[in-house]
Amino acid sequence: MKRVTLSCCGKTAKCKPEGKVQDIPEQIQQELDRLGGLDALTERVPPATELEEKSRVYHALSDPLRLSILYLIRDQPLCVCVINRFTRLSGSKLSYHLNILKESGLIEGEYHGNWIIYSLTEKGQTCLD
Amino acid sequence: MKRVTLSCCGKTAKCKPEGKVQDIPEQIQQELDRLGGLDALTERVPPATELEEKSRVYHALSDPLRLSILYLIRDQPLCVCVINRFTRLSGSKLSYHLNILKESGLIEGEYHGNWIIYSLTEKGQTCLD
DNA sequence: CTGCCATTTCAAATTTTGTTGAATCAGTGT
DNA sequence: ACACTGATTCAACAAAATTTGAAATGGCAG
Repeated sequence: MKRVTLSCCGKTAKCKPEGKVQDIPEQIQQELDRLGGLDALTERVPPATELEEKSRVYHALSDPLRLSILYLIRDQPLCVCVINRFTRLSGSKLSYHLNILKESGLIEGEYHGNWIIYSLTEKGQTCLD
Repeated sequence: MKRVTLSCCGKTAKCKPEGKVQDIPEQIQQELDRLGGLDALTERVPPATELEEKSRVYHALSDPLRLSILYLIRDQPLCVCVINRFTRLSGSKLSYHLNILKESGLIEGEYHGNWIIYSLTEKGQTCLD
């Protein structure tokens, strides 16, 4: 495959990266040009704050235990004690995971008498669809 | 709020958990009964293998860097060197993250001459919608 | 107020993830 | 075969997430 030497960021010398400049395949280069060149790559990617928010939610979802909690309370809000009839964890461990789900906006908890009853938020709902 | 003592798993004594049995709020108990009792909780939750698979994908998505790579190659497959024009990471670091995306089935890479060109899989596509 | 119960919070120990730089692998051209 | 280039792999290290058990909190009933 043919190779093409491309100066950094569409400019000539100034913003050269550390070390030597790598070549890129001609085929990619052409398509890249067609779509606006190297500079346009930035536009394909959402802003950092948005990526961070997204990744925080995905992180909350990235544990089988936490996923099972979400499914558990999907049909019916449940107090911690009932959730734990199913999961059989230590109290503090369960609390830790509930907190991660709460922080990421997927569930919310409300005191009812002595118990805290957790339910899915709208955001949490849509994540399970 | 009224409290109700519920034996474990709908049975009487046998499968009693460690320590003493906790009470649960009456309101929750009634709704729980209506939906099949404690035993039915299991049915609300997908099997472990499915949860693990899901969580593996979510884990891959749980990093802003990895998300930005996905967006970067959404419109056009790119070789590692071009991805790195954007991300400015060390080679091995980028490779590490690409591998996580590959392992979770979100992207795939193919040698073209000297370069490996990465593209979104169908699974990867749908994750960005 | 006192005691109790469900749940959370905290700090220390442990495990998992991510980073670094050197070494290696795979393809190309000589 | 050899040298060169793009990319991955490896092992050591650093950083972050999770687990654990003890102690604290908030609400309730007497």
